[in-house]
Amino acid sequence: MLLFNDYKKIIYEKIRKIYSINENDMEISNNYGDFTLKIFKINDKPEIIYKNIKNALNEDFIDKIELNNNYINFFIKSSSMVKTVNDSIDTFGKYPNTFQDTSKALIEHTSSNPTGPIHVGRIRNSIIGDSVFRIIDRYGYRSCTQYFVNDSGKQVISLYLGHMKYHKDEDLTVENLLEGYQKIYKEKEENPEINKEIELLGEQYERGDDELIQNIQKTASVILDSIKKSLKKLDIEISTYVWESNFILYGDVNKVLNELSDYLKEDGKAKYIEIGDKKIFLTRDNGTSLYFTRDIAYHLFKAENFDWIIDILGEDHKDHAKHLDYVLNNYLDFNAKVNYLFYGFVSLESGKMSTRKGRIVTLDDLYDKTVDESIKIIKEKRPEYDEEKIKEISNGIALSSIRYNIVKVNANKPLTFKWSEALNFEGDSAPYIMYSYARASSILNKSGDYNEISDNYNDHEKKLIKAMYVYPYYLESSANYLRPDIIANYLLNLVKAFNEFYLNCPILGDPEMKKRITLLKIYKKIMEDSSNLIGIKLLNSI
RNA sequence: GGGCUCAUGGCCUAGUAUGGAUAAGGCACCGUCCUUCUAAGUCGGUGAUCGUGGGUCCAAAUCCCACUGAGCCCGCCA
Repeated sequence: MLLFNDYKKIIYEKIRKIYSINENDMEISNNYGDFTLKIFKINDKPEIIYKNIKNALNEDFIDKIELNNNYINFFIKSSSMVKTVNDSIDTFGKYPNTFQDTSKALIEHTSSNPTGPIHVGRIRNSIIGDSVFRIIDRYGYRSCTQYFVNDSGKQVISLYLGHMKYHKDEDLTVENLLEGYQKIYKEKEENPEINKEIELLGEQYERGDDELIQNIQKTASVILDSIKKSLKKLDIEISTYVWESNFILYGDVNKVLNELSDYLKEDGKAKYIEIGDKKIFLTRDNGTSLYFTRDIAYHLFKAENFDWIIDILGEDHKDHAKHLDYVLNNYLDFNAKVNYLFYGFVSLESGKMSTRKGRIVTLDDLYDKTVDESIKIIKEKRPEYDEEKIKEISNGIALSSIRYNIVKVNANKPLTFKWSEALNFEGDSAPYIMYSYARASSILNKSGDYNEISDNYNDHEKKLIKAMYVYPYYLESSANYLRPDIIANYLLNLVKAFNEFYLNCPILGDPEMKKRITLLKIYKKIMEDSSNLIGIKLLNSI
């Protein structure tokens, strides 16, 4: 829960005492004052409503109230808004302050099969997931992230078998493993016997063959470590890793099967559950478990320790999640709140991404190219910077750009990855945001420290002040709707307001310097806070 | 075939949850501003019957129906 001086709420509560309105009738306004109330539905003449509302509100933070057709617009004193933000930062070190929620949230993201490098399609999962985590955490939940490592399906067994067949006596390297993995899928097409082998290994695995389990985990770990390394480049570190096989070995999967036994039907020896007109299989003919069953066990496990579970999933998992949710809530003792956040697929300009056809852009590729492009531009624009500084800035720009370009688009929209856009550092981009922060820092470096709030701000200052004051509303809706893109959008508008201020309001040596320095300090603080939510790395100079 | 999702200037995106005041940004294109704090910036201009057709409503990009196009799912894979 957010704690701040919420003028919108104060006004709303007062009006509600005289008119029946709901929260949606009042919103933040962009062109007509600070907050606006729609009065279409109020059964009274606008002039009368206006008069009554004006009389009911004699708050000293209100600058003026205007009637405009079927809207009443409220103007808040800029000095009150600055004071609200400034006091909060002075007292709590942040704006808004939060009330720590006692419930615990778990965000599961990425969880991609450890059978290959992470590519720009998968990265949408990690970037959205990590941002949601940061937002929920900032909002006041005790949060952590988790990666569900698949070490018990056919894919990982194939990875292991590929290595045993083709690179047995060689080092366990990512390259060797990938080569073996691709080879085995190719051979499968000509030689169906391979599937038998995989099936047998699967049975052996589920019986709890220690040596086999350790070997498979060892191969999976090699790939997993490389995934971790790639994610770290984007400042993404996942709190905990949970191995799928644990749910088989420690009996959780069997427990699930027992608890569901009343609802299970059999097809040969395989067991399934009917949901609607669909048969959802939980075990195979040979008795081994399926992903669906293990995921049920996993969710029961999550619910033991967390009150709020958030799964970040590709849209191809929609049906899986629907069925999972149905079983959890109808057939099992399950009390946690679960949100499934789906994201649309990322395609390339050349078409669908495909690992087998080699048509992917890996995160490492993307990162390296973005760093290179950035270095090129820095050398051109800032010839005075030394190598170390160039390195710091280009890494910051690469990580911020990649994250920003992905996170700014609403998750449920499909996304086409384009190099021209990924490497564009102008306009609606991460460097645009970083640049404005660097400008603010640069001035502060050259100035003294002042804390002055005025009763008189010009339009440019007012616009910036409002953009800063309004931060909690966006933080709140991004948390409520699990939408990091709302923060990306907010940030862009905040920066626009700052750029306008920067260009029109001289600071150093100006008679109005002190109050403007104060705005600058607040701006930096809110920038740091909000940028961090979506992983943009701000630097004092770029 | 059934189900889910998406469709907004040449291109990309916001706005759709909660219907309401001139549909907002960016890229590209044309023009403006560096003897003031970082021009990766600023300001102005060109460009949209919000996929199509119906419906509901005082009011529809937003809600409902149908259609078209794209993506995803419909496995004893994950």
